[in-house]
Amino acid sequence: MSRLFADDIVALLRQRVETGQWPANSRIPPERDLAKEFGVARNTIRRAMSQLEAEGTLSRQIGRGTFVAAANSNALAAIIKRMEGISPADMMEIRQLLEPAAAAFAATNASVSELNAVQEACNNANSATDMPDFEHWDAEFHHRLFICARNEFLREIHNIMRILRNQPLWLAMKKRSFSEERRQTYCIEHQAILDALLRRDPEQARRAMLVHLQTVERNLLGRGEPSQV
Amino acid sequence: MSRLFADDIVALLRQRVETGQWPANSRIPPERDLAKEFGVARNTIRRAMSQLEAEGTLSRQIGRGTFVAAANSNALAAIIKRMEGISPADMMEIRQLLEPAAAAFAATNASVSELNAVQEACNNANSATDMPDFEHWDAEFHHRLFICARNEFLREIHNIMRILRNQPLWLAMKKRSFSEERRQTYCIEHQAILDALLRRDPEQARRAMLVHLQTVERNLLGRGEPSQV
DNA sequence: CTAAATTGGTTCTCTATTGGATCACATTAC
DNA sequence: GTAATGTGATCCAATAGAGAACCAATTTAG
Repeated sequence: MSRLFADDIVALLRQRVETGQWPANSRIPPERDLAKEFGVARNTIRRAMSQLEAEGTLSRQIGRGTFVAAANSNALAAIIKRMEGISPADMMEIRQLLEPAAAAFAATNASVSELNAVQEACNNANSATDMPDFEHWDAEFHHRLFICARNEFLREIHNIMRILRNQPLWLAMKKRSFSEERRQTYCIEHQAILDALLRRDPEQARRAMLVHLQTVERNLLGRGEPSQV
Repeated sequence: MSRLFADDIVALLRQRVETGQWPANSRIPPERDLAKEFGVARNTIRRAMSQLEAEGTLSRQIGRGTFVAAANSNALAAIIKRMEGISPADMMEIRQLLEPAAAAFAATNASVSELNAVQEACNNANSATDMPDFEHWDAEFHHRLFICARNEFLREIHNIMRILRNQPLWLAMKKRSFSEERRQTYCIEHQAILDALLRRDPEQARRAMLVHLQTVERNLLGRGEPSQV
């Protein structure tokens, strides 16, 4: 087996916390004892613990010992980890809940300069020639629309979706489903959303966004119709 | 059989990343090992890896190894940190988007044992005598309902909301707005949601949940009606 | 109250592993 | 034949782990 023991130690220690073997707020054994127990150098234990301390799982105090932190930060770290494994289908389902609503909010809440930013992204996506360039302005279009919605929580949820969609698995999927014909469809649908925003029409914006997301889902997950190639 | 060239190696390595054989953030075998495995020279592996590194699929670190570039966990952690500062109004707005939909999903997707778990939480909330106890089973009721919805992403978003609602500011707010009369109202509304789930009626579940959340919002944010001091 | 023991914090050297860079040579494609 | 590409080898640079020594804060024994 390869080296990089510290990462293994991190996993082992985290497991003991998560299984309740080391309850919240309890003191865990001294670094020197753990080093002996795992058969590694104290340095390695320390590196592992530093990582767990950074992510909030442990808290260390000179002279006193190392303690299992309260559940909060622990849970957040676990959520992040679980989110990286979410299926595209699950995410598309939630996008179809949130983004039409975001579009409706945007129609009423957006400032003129925010709408201009959306328009700019839309135009850049229209004139993009290669796929990465289009990808970027497409993402930017949706992101700027979420900013228009003026709901911080909604915006941050979209930030999460944006990061997850940039993972290799997603990129491969998007690349597979991309075609010039589809790009043009997306541009037309973007324009319809933008028009509704500019007319300040929440219901139309919601509908246009839903239509767009259904197209994206069909193309991405291959539901409903046979695709080209 | 044809020889393997750098471009073939690129395709093979990319496939391993995209299929999840090499998960995000994991360390891949050393160049020397891969060279042996594919039966090519280390330089060939290196050329392939350089390409994957340039396109962002891999990240290499001298002395450590080569890693699958993944969703930036730091960025996700930063998002959650920003989320800690969002306003209750913003969150209630999104809850009213997500939870009615979750209730509708739950009506169709839940297993009987999952529904039993919801019922148990509902009963425990009904018979709770003090506020912390009710708080706990109220949260549990909503959480178990999200599990019924069978959408991982939705469930994790709710986990985040749950953690945020346990922060001191929120707790003070909930405490201020709590009364025995309101507790009873919540219990009746919970029961209505549960009944709709048991009848497998998505539309009724959606409506019942929306009614409940509007009550909660009115009580929590003091909208629409004057509240006690 | 004081001194000793405990425990985390820091720094050092040594060794093994691993990616980075370069070279001469062989093979293949045109 | 020439150019491009892969092979095999060598050396360099960065990093992690082992092991040890010492410091600083806290707790405990007396």
